[in-house]
Amino acid sequence: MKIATFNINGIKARLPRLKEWLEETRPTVACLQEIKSQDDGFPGSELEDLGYHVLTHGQKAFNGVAILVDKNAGYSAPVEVQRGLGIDGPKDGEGEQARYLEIDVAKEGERPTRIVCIYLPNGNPHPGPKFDYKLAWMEKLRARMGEIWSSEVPAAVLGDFNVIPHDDDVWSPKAMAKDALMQPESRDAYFRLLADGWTDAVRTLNPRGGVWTYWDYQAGAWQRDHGFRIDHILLTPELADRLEAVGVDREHRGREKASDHTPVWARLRD
DNA sequence: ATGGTAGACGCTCTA
Repeated sequence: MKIATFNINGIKARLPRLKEWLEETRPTVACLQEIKSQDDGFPGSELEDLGYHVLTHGQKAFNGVAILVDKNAGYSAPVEVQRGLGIDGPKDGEGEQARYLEIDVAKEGERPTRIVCIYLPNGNPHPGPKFDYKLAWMEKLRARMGEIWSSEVPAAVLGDFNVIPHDDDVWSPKAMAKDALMQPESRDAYFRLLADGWTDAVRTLNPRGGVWTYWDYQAGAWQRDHGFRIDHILLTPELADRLEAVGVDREHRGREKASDHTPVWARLRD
């Protein structure tokens, strides 16, 4: 089973790139973030035609997550477990933002795997209400991940965490020092998840860092390789034991009309 | 201190 996460930065602008990535790399499960679309505006049928079950949790203009599951690999339609974490956005009265989708996937008659797709708040500028929202969201996430852990279902949490865990996960810690993505409070909240027992799949197989998953559109960041790692895959022990390989589809960042993130994937022994 | 780019939307916000 190959699980993947990809912040596509807008489905309307990215559909051709997304389709070619699915066809070329064929993930079993793909967690998408920043679809920037409402559910009824999402081109689900185009992805169904590629052989994927499609489940979306969208909103107008911003945020939004979706999960794709490969029908051709024999998987049944995903069963939704939870949509949203139950936390309002930082502005008064705006309600909850679309950042969390949790499902079970399984082949017919087999034991399910829990898949959680997240788009964690960016948190800039720091300090401020958006940063406070980020930390509150991470606390809610930790509580929910604790419940999943306790239920002992094999689980993976994938997505754009908007956290640079270590100084070797960024091209220049100095240049990014004031950014919400690498504040000590952001990192500590992330490390608490690992202390709870979750395995950072990419880090485990690349312990010395130097792996980027995001390059800003601005200031020639891609051309200068000024990137960092914020898209993560966290695994419960059973899935961590089955971890075979991880990868970043870096080449896709250099294509025409690319997202500013690259896909990240992990292959688990069946 | 600023600007650099991209996406969705609608005369601006988010990243």
